[in-house]
Amino acid sequence: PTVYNYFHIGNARPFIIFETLRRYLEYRGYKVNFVQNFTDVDDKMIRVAKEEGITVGELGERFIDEYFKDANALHIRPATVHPKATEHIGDIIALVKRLIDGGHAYELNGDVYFDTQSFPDYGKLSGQDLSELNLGARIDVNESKKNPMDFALWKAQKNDDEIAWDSPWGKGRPGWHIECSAMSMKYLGDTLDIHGGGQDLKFPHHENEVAQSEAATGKPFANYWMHNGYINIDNKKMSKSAGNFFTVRDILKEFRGSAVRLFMLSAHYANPINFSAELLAQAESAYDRILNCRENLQFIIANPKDVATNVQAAASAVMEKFNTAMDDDLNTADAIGGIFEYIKEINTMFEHGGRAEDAKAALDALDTLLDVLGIEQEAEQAIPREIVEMAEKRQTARAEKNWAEADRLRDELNALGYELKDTPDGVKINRI
RNA sequence: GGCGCCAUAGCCAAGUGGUAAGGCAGGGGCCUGCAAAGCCCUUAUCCCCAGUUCAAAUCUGGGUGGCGCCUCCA
Repeated sequence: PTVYNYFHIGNARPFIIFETLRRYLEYRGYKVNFVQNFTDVDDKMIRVAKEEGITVGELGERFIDEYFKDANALHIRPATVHPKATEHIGDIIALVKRLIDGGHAYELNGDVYFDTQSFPDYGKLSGQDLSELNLGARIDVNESKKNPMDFALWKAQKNDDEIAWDSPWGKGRPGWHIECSAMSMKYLGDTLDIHGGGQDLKFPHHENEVAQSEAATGKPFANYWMHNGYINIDNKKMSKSAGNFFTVRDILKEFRGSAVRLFMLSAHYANPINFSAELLAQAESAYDRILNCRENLQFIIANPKDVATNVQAAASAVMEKFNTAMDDDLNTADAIGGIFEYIKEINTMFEHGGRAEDAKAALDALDTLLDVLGIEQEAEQAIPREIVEMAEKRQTARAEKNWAEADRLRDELNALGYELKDTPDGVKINRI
């Protein structure tokens, strides 16, 4: 993340997807070294800090904090390492120097550029043919560079009050692409197993990372690339610059974190998905179905009956289906489909109750898989004693067939935020 | 201009050669004092055309429609 603002739901997609990948790999017994870096100095950081009248450092600190708050609400666990660009200036300078010494970069008035001509494979990741690119499509070409495709590794300080570090090329700051190469190679070695990121970064950002890193080390930079699709609003890419974005902070005021995750993971990570309140509402309903199943199982654990069930077969079937789907390029949508099939099976199996140990086994299997997806029951609070007492009074009224009084109490509990469900084995009380 | 992605039921979405998972919404039923939850039944031939094949949503070609990237946007 570039930490100059709250992150939006489009930014959240890779966070959730790659964190889910990490969870899955760990669940399958891998030890994962997961690195997610913060870009805490760049043009936008500098601009926003100036607008707010604070330093770039203060801005970064603030939104790194905010990042972790929202991430936590989405059940995104911290990575193994969260390096910050500003804390790795030395590593970045060393890498730039190495590229200059190797003949892959050159200095120009305090700036340092990567020499794309020196790296014949430039374009291999994104399938671009350099001669066919529409140069200057978005940004004016700097005419003094050796080649228009050359990109900045180090940017000279423009004004005295602009944040800068000393370097062999004078005061300046790192370019965006080189930060990522320097930090990922520092914590993951010359060749990473998997590199994730948004499709919009494939060219030029990931392409440049490959060029810088491979030019420096002569080794492959990443064995696998995973590019997530965008989140669209009305079929148009969500972006801060376009202004058509929703922050996670705002979305979480209305929707639960697990529902947001369910929404994200219900489609394959590489496909574009649309975002709308209606679609999140659908995910909320689906999430409720999961919670109802859990709740029913918990009720059976507390109120068991000697009814035979075949949990073992269902549990191993769903585990196998889940793993197969996830092994196939992280097909979370198919995996979730399997979970819902399991839920139906369990619901049917326990329709008339069951043994506590069976319900426990069924619940454990479900929770194991939900945990891999980061779909967790949001924190639950105990039902207050007076609420339980009111529910008991209602049960008495029901036993006396005093339906008016029973319904009155139910309405009252409803108004207090509690929902009742009558079953042959007792009443369930839930917060709404 | 170059590179790439997408098109499956009212909505969302898996499935990439053997005759369409799952979720949401809707309709009917069972259960319930009434509800809620749950269960059962019910709603598609996969954008169009042509081709390959015993067999195609799935492969090939051609269309149509939509989206993205082409120097710091996940």
